[in-house]
Amino acid sequence: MVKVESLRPTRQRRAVSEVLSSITKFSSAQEVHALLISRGEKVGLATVYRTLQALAETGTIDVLRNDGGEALYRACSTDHHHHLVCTVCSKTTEISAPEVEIWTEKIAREKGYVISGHTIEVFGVCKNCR
Amino acid sequence: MVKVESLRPTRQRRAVSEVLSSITKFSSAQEVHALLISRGEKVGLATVYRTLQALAETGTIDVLRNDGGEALYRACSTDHHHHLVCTVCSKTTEISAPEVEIWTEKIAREKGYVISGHTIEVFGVCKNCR
DNA sequence: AATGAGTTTGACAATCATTCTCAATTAGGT
DNA sequence: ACCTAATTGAGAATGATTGTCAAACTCATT
Repeated sequence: MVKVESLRPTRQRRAVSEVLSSITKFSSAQEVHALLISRGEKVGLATVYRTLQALAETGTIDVLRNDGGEALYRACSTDHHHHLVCTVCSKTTEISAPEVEIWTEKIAREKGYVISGHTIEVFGVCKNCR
Repeated sequence: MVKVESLRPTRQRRAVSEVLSSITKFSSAQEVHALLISRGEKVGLATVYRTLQALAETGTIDVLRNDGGEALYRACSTDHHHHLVCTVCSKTTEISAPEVEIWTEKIAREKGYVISGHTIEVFGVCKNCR
């Protein structure tokens, strides 16, 4: 149902996907690139940026911004969810909550808005890092 | 209880505060600077950045990032709240919901996290823009 | 296996928001 | 008016991200 555009499965794109599925924390394009290099993969930085963006656009991976405004990416489940991120080790846990989705709808309607989306991220310290 | 550091009420800082209280949409440092200039105020861009950051740090104004990663600022009420932002005109309405705060606490506890904060922004189209 | 048209790549230049530098200016207390 | 620390601003510097474009690659087709 997705993947309308042609996206060729090149060596580079496969490499990026593999790295992404091997990490559970949100990582910047630069970090992903560094990881690829350290694994011996030859992939250009620009290509990593392009691939990450393309994957994010199709909804294959998730994006969020850190405090500095950098884009961070992570492979996630495809259904709607949000994130619980450890502020120490960046470990990320997916969370979902129908009640919150309902709340956003309700409040938007009350204020006269037609909702188009929302972002919810929860930050804290995970068990291991305490 | 706040304002530990000395923050002198200079002409520039006053000007920035005034502009902020005259707009209801989240604006970038560049936009705030442009507004100041158009009002005939002589304020350096670096100063606008510094002032905006300082105000954000003390919690006097709110910050969020747009899709491009730019920091956007807005004068808000001081109590805890979230935002309902119009994707067309950027008009922003403050919203709050104790039930959601409770939910974030609960889910974090369930997953073994000690919560430290969260971000919730809801996007949609406001009445006027429909 | 060779061909050809459209994709993709990568090295490097270009952008652009944001931060840094530091000498000159200013605020507040004495 | 004077002193000292805080503040400002013009321009340089930074750093993530994007643009450029010729060379390399994919895939469907001979």
